[in-house]
Amino acid sequence: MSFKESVLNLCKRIPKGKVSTYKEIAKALNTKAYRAVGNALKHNKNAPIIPCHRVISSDGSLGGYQGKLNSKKKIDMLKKEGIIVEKGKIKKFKEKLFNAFSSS
DNA sequence: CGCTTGACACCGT
DNA sequence: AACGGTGCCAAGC
Repeated sequence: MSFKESVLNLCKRIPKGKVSTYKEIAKALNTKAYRAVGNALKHNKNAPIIPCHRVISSDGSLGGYQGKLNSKKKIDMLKKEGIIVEKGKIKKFKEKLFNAFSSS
């Protein structure tokens, strides 16, 4: 289980309609390597089974993930889940911020 | 004063 | 070793 495995595993627990930040995930893992979290998602080999698109920057922006895939489609999907994305920024993102610590 | 943008440093792969 | 990516800080307007 590499560090990224933990990250992927954690972001995988993010419930629908909720989002999390790299920093939150890093904290959940008791690590300060939130930078590596972004890298882990980038390496995300479980992309199809991991909603890494729900993981955003602490300021509510989608981050670098949105520039890699058909972001527009994913953003639309997030909106369907209840996450409003305005020009790449999540509206009320804090209300949807999933507490990674709430995981069991 | 409030907000925004840019740069830097750090971590893991 | 380098790259990619994030978060915080500072400065400027």
